[in-house]
Amino acid sequence: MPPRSRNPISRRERPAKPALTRAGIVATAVEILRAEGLAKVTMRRLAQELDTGPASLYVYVANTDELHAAILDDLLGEVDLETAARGDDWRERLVGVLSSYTLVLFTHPELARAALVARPSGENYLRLLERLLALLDEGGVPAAQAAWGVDILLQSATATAAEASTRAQSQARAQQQWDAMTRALHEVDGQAYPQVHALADQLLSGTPQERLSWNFRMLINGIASTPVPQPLPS
Amino acid sequence: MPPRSRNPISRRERPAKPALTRAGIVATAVEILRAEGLAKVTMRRLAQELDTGPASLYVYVANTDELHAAILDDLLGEVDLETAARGDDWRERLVGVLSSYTLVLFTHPELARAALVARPSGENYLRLLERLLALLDEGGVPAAQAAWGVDILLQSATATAAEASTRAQSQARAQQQWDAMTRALHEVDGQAYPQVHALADQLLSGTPQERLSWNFRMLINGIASTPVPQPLPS
DNA sequence: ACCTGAACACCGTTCAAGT
DNA sequence: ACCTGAACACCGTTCAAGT
Repeated sequence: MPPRSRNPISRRERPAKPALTRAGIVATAVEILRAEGLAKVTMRRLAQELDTGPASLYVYVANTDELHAAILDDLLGEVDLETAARGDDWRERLVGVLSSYTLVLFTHPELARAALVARPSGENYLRLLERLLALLDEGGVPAAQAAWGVDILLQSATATAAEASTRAQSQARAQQQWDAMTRALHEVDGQAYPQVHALADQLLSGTPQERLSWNFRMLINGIASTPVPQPLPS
Repeated sequence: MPPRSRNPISRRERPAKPALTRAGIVATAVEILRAEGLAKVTMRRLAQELDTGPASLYVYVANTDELHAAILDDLLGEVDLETAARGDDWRERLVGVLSSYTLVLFTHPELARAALVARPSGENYLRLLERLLALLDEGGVPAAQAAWGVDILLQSATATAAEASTRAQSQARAQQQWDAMTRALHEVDGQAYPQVHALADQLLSGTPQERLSWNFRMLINGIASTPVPQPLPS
């Protein structure tokens, strides 16, 4: 048995309180995230978990947005950069990596929402960026197009995951919303909105997977075929 | 002079309290939005402005997310669906409408953030959808591709505006973030991240306008050239 | 049916004061 | 330099009770 506190009156028994560090704070935040979701990852709750006051956290973290970005950095370690299909076409491998990224964000859609505002810039994000650029390069996509395109690939995947965050909040509410949308589109006035009326079914068609896959392939085609404007020689 | 209250003791003098309606609530919300930003559009503040308690609002609005969607619907009335350039190529007109949509959202980037989660589905949103579909049709884009593509065009524009919401919060913080990103990309280890290292400049190049325009043209190219998967005959 | 006071259960951030 | 108690100024949502 390890020796307990020698002074049981001045210090109550509890697990040794570890020194605060940025890494420790982020690690605890990720724990709360996994156990209870992002909504519970608040400065106050985090402080409580770390056995201190919320003010103490501000020594290591600028604000809540920055905290969220740091959490995402951490989570991005789970993205599968290689994908099962090694021998496949570069496009399919690219879609694979992007799908993995999307799937990781789907486990915490509220975090995707945050990521649109405060982009991560840590190690795992860099690794992802590098991999995407390498695959675009392998496909012969001109570097300038790849550089601009990679941004949009990630933005699109992030936004898709963020859109799922209502659904995550309440299954019932999400169904309601979907029903309302379906009804609205089908009952649209064909005189005033002929296109919407005619395409109502197609606007709602496809499984999420089909649409996500089409989304990525469409983006890759667009990126590969759209030259970046020439900078004016100065 | 209009007659004042006949019973100054039982009812204090104040502008006649209008009956609560959903439209009235949304209109007041938009007023606060324009005057003080979305952060101030809270249920409590809105109730105060309407001279009632917050609980009363829940008769007309399901929750804060739904309120935000309704506000956006309203704001979408400002999107210019025709664009100056009438004679132009359909692509240029399409880019024009999308740019107008983006610009409207740029005036309230926090709302763009909300829009990713609770999509609007009101009159103004329908009008926008109709216009985008009509332009894609004019360009000979197959209907199925247009139907899936229009979603992504709007998503991309919305996400771009949402990304600006940090910047809106604090000019100084935004500059800091940009500097941090620039430094990170330029100081990246060329051995570990050869692509990122080589493309650092290009990843950061271009004005926001140039990138937005390229973004839309790239999406249009992708949408026009990527067939939707055939549904299996059932 | 519509409206509301009051309560429940929280927030982020700052700052002066301590160690 | 690092840490913190306490305060400031708020939140969304629910519910029992009124009209």
